[in-house]
Amino acid sequence: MAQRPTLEEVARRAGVSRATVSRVVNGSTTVAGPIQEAVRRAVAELGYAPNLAARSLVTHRTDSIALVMPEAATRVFSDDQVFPGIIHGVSQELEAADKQLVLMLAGSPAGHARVRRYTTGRHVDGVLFASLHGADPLPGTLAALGIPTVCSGRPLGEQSVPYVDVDHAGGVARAVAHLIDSGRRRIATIAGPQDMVAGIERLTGYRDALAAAGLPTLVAYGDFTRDSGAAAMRELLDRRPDLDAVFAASDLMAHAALRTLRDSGRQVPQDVAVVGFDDISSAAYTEPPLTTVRQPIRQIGRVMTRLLLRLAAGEQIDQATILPTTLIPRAST
Amino acid sequence: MAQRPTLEEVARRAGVSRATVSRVVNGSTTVAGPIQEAVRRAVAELGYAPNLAARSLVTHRTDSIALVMPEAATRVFSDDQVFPGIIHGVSQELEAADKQLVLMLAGSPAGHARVRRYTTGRHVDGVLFASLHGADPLPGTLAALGIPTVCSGRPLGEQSVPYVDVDHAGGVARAVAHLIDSGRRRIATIAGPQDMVAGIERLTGYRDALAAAGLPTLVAYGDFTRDSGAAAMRELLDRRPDLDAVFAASDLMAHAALRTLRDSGRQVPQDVAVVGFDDISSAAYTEPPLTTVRQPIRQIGRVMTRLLLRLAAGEQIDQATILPTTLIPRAST
DNA sequence: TTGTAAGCGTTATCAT
DNA sequence: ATGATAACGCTTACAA
Repeated sequence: MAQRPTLEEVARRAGVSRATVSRVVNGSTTVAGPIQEAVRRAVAELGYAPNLAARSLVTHRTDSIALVMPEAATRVFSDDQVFPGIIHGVSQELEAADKQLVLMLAGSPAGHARVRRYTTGRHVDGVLFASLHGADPLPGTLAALGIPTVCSGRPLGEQSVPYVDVDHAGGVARAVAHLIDSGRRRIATIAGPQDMVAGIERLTGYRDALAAAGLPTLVAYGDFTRDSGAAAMRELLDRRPDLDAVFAASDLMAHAALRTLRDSGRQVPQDVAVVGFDDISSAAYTEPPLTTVRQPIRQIGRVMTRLLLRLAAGEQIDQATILPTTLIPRAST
Repeated sequence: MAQRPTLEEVARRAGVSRATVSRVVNGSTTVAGPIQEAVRRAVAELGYAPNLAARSLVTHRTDSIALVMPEAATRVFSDDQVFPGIIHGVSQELEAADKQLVLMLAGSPAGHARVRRYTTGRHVDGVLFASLHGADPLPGTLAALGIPTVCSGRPLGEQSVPYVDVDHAGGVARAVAHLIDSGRRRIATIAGPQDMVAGIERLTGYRDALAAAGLPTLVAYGDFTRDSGAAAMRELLDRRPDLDAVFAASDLMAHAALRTLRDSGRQVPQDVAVVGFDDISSAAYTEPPLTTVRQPIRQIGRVMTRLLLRLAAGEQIDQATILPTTLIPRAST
């Protein structure tokens, strides 16, 4: 296996200087036709491909963007579709900008350290965070280093990093209003993890909405997964067998609640109404189909990416961008 | 925002040479204690992080591995879980090796070109392909360039690139045998796309199994998605209203078939038995729970990764690695 | 329009 | 054990 050819060798073969080859490779227009032709031929014959490390060492650009998911792979690729949706949106937008997506999972401390090394090592032109746990200082650190950074979800703690989030409170308020309108009065919630802003804000939304209506609250906690939803639902039924509605902070938990309710002999929606949050694609396929609060997940990814690219281009961007949520009524209420 | 500090500046601050700082940063043991200490302090004070491009320019390593999915993001992040499962497995194994995962979606021609540029540009130490369409020449090209490459699924065409695949034929044979054993005789299939090896082999498996049993075949085509499965199921019912079993080449298509059958007034499994392929996590949650052929998806990712790392380390590896499939009987048969 | 040459920030090979 | 110094492969003033 021959050594990979360099600019030098292409130049020699084409009978020109390295600089000229570089110009042709990078599409400069100031090179004479026949020379361009000769260079291209040499490139093709040698199978030349530029060494990206060498290039970015001088240009200070890498044309790639990191999307960091501070989660174990198990969480990211549950059938939750939230992370995939964000990835999808990001990748669409990056595709349009002809930039490369570098996906980094950072569930473990080692992963977190690796991400830090990679991003601070100038290996990417910017960093996107999809979800944050607790008050992770990394986004703030990167931003302080001058590395363009955008988060999904308001970062907890002191950091002032631009972010994109959805209107959690508004969505929950509409869901609860919908339940109240249909006569429900004993409305429980299966809350999400309280170290994540989505979990926190949805629970706050529930509390505020019930308080405004003068109704009592009933809370059990899950971590957005199906298993945790089933456990929480069982707990709620134990504590309050006569509850007549449940708002789950994720569709996955709502789905498990549906099944748990049925297993307990209750009818949905006759005995208990169920509302989820997310509107993942299988929500329309549950039994019965799930009423839920839709959040425009893919849109989050797209908006984050556009903001990041503008930031990287030196533009000023808003500190917060909030996207709307919508109630999607189906048969579970 | 000050310019990022370089080795040089750290060296000056610590009162040593660049070489010494490099040694400390890279964990060399041949540096005296007090000097190490001084260097570390300078690194911390300056917030120094090595420039990865400069490093890989000389080391010829990047400590990152590309996972290429020649698919549109829509396909990759459907709720299919196959790609996510592979990503998951790969990322687990890469985590153990402390290497960075670079995920590349290459659904469009532009994406494909970007991937080619990136991988041939020595931006990664090796390349994993998760699924291939048609006889994509890229894996062969990379392998010929001496870039460690491993595919998931046997590459079509002339290429001799090492790959990992599952025993499609064996799994399908067991599924069909299971149907025949339970008295089914008019067994249709919803086949996958015929430009992908998984689609091809599962259909071949079905044909072989039915031929061996002396039963007639009935085939409709989908592309592994739910929508295509619903359409294919309707077509099958039109053509053969009295069919008594369906083998779908993916769980998503099987799920849609379940629903389509019910909508047509048929009972599953009384009137029609349904078997899927994949065993995605929601297969246990369909109505009724889906009998399916489990393929060890995450394992595919792990095995591919281990092979790639060995290849990158200069070891010899097998051309083909085939993982077993298992029939998971549930209520749909 | 083309070529020359000076870096870019590391690591690695030598001496010392 | 530490320090010069030469690469690594590319882009980009600047000169011609």
